[in-house]
Formats: sequence, C-alpha cells, structure tokens
Amino acid sequence: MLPMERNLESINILRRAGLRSTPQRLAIVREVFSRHHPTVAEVYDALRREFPTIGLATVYNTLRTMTEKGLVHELPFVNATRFEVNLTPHANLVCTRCGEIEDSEVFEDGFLNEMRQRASAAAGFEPEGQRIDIYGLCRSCAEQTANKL
Amino acid sequence: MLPMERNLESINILRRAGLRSTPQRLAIVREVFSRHHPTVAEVYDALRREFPTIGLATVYNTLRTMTEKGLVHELPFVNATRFEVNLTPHANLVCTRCGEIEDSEVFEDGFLNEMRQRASAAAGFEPEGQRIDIYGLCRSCAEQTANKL
DNA sequence: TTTACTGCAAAGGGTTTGCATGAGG
DNA sequence: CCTCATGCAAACCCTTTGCAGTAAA
Repeated sequence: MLPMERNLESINILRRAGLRSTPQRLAIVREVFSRHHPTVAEVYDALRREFPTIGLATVYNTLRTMTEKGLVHELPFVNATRFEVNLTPHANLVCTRCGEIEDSEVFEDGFLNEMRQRASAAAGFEPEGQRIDIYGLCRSCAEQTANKL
Repeated sequence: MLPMERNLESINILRRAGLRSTPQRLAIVREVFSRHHPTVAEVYDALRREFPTIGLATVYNTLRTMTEKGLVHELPFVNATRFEVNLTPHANLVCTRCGEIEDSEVFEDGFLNEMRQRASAAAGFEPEGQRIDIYGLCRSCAEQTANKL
C-alpha cells in the first residue's frame, strides 16, 4: 500500500469510528495496523522519531478509545498488554522461548463454530468472540532446540 | 473433602513442589484450589480473617512461586491477573456482562489435539499448552437480556 | 543450624487523570 | 466557535524488592 493510500485509509478508519483525524492519531493508526501485536510502548517508541513531543498518555488514550470503538482488541499477556489488530477469528501461536506471536488461521471450515456450539450447548452460553493462544516453540526455536540434542 | 484431608493434600502439593509448609502457605493453597480463577486480592482478603497480619507480599510471592513450579497458571485479564487452577485442557467461558468465568470441558475427544495439529502443520509450531477464552453472555445474563426485548 | 519464609515498608513499572493549551470540524 | 485532542505532570494502582526477624526441616 502506498503511503498516501494508507493515510486515506487511516482517516476513514477514524472517521467511521467517530474520531477526529489529528496527525498523531493518523500516525498511531498507521503504526498499530502495520504491526502484529503491538504494545503501547512499541507504538510510542516508533512514533517519537516522527513526533518528538508526542505524549505517552496520548498513545494510551488513543488506544483505549480505539479499543472502545472496536477497532482493536486488548490482549493482556503476562509481561505486557498487547493489541490485537487482526479481528478475523484466528489463534495466536505464542513462542515461550523467543516471545514471537504468529497468527494461525486454522478455522476456515467451521472449526471455530463447532467449538462455540459446544460451549453453547453445554452451558447455555451465547458466544460473541474468543481468544485462542497456543503456547509452545516456534519453528526456529524448535529447530535450535533439536540441534542441541 | 474433609478439612483434615484437604490439609494433608495441601502439604503434599507443597512438598512435591519442593516448598516448605508454613501455616500461611497451607491456607493460600487451600484457598486458591477452592476457588475457580482467583486473583491475588481475593485470596488475600479471604485469608485476612484467619491471619490478620498476613502480608499482601506473601500472597504475591507464594503465587509467583506456585506459578514457577507449575502448580497454577497465570491468566492475565484486562482488569486483573487471575490464576488458572484447573490444569486439564478446557475453555474458559467469560461473561462480558457479569464477569463470571466458567470452565467448559469441550475437548474430550481429541478436539484440542486437532487444533494443535493444525497449528503445528501450518507453521512448524510445537504446541505445549493453550489458553482458550470464549467471550459472550452466560446463561443467566443471556436470559435477562432476552426478557428485556 | 541452616535455609527459606514472613511481614512491613519502600521502590518500581505501567496506566490513568487533571488541566491548560491548541487544533479539528 | 465549540468541542475534542494533546502533552505534561501528578496521581494511582498493582507488583516486586530489601531487610530484619522468625520458623521449618
């Protein structure tokens, strides 16, 4: 995507959510959606080069607002709160060694629906969304571990 | 389970993990395993009647140690860090209205294994464990909502 | 007797809030 | 113009750490 297109898209994202398009917000939106599971600190650090005076509170406030508007989902981890940008149903493959988080789209064929239906049938629960983390070793960490044996 | 049996079980749990059995720890273990997804604050508040001088740091330290020894799992939520006591594979049904968290054992027949295998096949990932939260309305909140329509 | 645990207080880190200034619609 | 967003600083949790006293093994 060209920078200009991305900028227009960011404006539309904000407008649809009923938010004003300030230069800081456009940059935050661009930065958040160009990353996989960013933290506030990561977004803040990335933007300080472009906006040396940007406040950490601005990033916090904007991400809270974006969460309230449903643009992203909050994803609390043990060491940091991350933000889920990919709102299509998927699992997060979380490497317990290097910390990498990879999206896994394993639900193409109604797999997720079956899980929801089971939960629903068993407990009278009405599912709206889900968080699925699979913890283990990513490919490269698994290979490194195997080589040491 | 009778109180005496529970006490003996708590001692064994601590011993197997290589931890000393102090009166405070026995009470923490009892309290943690008698709850579903306790927070540090909930355990602390429950124990202050029995141990008026117990320190909040003691509860924090003990739960951190228990996590390191694999007795419980840390489960960060947006508003609080909870602890997973049920280490058998299951989903947490999290009510977005009242906050209730219910365990759902929907994986009796290898459902979970299939999910793991898909992740593994697609990404070369070696799964070790998982966290599955399903967000929505619990039975009673769903019924209340339906009645208002 | 040695080592680990407790409890208190202080420090630390992440997140929110209050307020004056400034910019968007 | 009026409202909302920014940036700074202070306040606010929640959690960890340091340390002296104490109890477990």
